Amino acid sequence: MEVNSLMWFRKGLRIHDNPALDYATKNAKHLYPVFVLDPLYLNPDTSAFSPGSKKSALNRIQFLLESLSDLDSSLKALGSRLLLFNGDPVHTIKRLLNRWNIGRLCFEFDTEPYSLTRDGQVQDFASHTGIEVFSPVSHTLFDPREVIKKNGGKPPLTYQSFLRIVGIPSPPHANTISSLPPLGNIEDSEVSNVPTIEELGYADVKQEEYSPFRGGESEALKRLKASLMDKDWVANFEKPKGKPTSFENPATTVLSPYLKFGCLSSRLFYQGLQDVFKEVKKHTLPPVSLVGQLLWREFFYVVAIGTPNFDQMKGNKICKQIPWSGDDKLFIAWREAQTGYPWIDAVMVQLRKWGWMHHLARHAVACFLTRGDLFVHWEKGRDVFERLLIDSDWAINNGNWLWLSCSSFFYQYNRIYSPTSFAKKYDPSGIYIRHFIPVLKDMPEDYIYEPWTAPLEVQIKANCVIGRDYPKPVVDHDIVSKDCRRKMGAAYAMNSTASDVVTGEELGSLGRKLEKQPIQISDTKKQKQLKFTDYLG
DNA sequence: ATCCGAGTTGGTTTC
DNA sequence: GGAAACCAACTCGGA
Repeated sequence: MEVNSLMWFRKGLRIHDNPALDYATKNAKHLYPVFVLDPLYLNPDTSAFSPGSKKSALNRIQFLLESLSDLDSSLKALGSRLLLFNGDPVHTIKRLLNRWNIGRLCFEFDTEPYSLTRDGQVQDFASHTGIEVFSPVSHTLFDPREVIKKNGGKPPLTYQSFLRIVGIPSPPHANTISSLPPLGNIEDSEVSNVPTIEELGYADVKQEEYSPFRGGESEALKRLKASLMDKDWVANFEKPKGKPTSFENPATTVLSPYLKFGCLSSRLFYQGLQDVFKEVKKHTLPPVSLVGQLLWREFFYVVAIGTPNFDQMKGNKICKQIPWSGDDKLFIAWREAQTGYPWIDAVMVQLRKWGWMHHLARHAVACFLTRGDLFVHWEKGRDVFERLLIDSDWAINNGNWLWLSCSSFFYQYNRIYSPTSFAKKYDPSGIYIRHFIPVLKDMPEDYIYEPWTAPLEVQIKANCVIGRDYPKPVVDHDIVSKDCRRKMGAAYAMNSTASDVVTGEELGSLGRKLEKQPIQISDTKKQKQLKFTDYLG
């Protein structure tokens, strides 16, 4: 029996290890490979804080367009092409299913709330019309729903318990496609080519520096190959040992944006790592190894799909209720790389220019914004990352913000990254800072991490007067970090004594009280017995 | 219900 | 320069 198949690409922008595509080609009379260009994701939004659309800054849009071009080329090499349509995805797919008399619809299963809603609508429509729907799990190593089932209906909340539950992932599909079924009749007038950034309406946007990372499956496979080539490096990889200040040769694989869009199959990556491990005497293990990194990704996917309101504080059962302050000035200083702490600001500049920075650099700025210094709500930082990162991924981004803000998973709020000394140990002369904040390039080494401490004549000689050419620190780390510890202690105490859930009113009340003068806690050993009211002075 | 012990990556000082 | 010891000290999932 022969059918007309529609392969709906969203993530999974690849040919290799693509079970949805494989199935779409089986006994297909015609195959229509489709991607819908969603205006929400692509069209300019001038009210956003950075150039780009409502959903994404320009770097990730560019990455997506490159990925689409590459996919189109690969499909053409197999005798087909990518058919692009502008419009609302649900509406567009429904229309195409009718128009082309589609009997089989294939798309990769996607766990994000936005996607689940979108795909549910399409799926309902297809079922009612008698269209076969095939929606395999191929974005992740495991089916998150299966992991939750194995764990008794709840997601495991620690990495170790997660590891104990999951087994070995299934191997990637063998690459067997040598040619694709032909397209049917299409009305060319409506099909668009991959647009350029300019065609999308960004012609007048001036961006000084674009991300150095190019999108697409070809680039992903090249990068994977290059990473796996250095077997010694792969075998000895330990995430915490990498230098967050390395930018010309990043300390990690930078495969995350390719995994995010599915230009690279996580299963292929996993297999590649196993192959290297077989050839070496010993290798590092999760959580710090490269396999461990892939499993962190899985962990967050499982918890995210199994936790209602995962992406917010309110109504999120695994999230500590904390009275974050509403100081927008401090938040904007952080977002705009104007905190006056060169290391923090340099990371924020790299985020904006490259859409990527090292994991530990992300830690440093996330800690600084939330529990470490500014006490700003993690959701605000999450939104900035979500927009600017080329690898931003709903489950992983939210998971890490929960982590870093000590709202979930990690609770040692006394461990605060220093905005001055943390990066110094990796990059004492401040090469990273000088690159991303050129105004500081001539600041002497002794002052590069704390330029406000430089004597005025030194500042003048370096062509960088603090307060004029580069901001003074917006806060005093020594003072605010102590205050943050106190506030976190109070918030934790409230969370543990609250009978069921902390109400918004209780939280607001605590927040107002915490803004008052700090109390002295002289005998720290007594802290355990204290109730949150004891912190209020 | 209670308790154990593990937890991806802090800072500072010392050797 | 890197490792180890110390500081001050925690939480809570899972058994």
